[in-house]
Amino acid sequence: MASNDNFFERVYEIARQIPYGRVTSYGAIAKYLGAARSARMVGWALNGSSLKEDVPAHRVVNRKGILTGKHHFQGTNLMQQLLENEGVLVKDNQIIDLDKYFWDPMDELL
DNA sequence: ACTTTGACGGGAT
DNA sequence: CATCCCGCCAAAG
Repeated sequence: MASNDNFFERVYEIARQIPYGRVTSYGAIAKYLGAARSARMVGWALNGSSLKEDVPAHRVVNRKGILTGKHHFQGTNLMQQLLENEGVLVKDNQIIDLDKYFWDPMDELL
């Protein structure tokens, strides 16, 4: 409890709420957390998400829809595989039609 | 306590 | 959209 990482856990909490077949950006999560300028921190927090099964970090990409953190996954293209498995088309480490799959916590989660 | 880093974002070129 | 630069901020060394 006391040692619970408030910042990290917040990111995990949001990430867990990402619906299947949807993706969001670090900035969107950061903004929802009230730290819009700390989008990097979201990524960093997700860095520890590898230990959290309930945190689909593969659904979190940068604003361009590029799988920037794919290198942090076990496989070379595991992130892409997971996304494609959910119906998200990925081309050259970039999500196609990002706006179509984009899930904004500010709009959807409220 | 200081410096560097980093899964970003936005603006400028 | 490619590249460069800046800002912003917390964690790690």
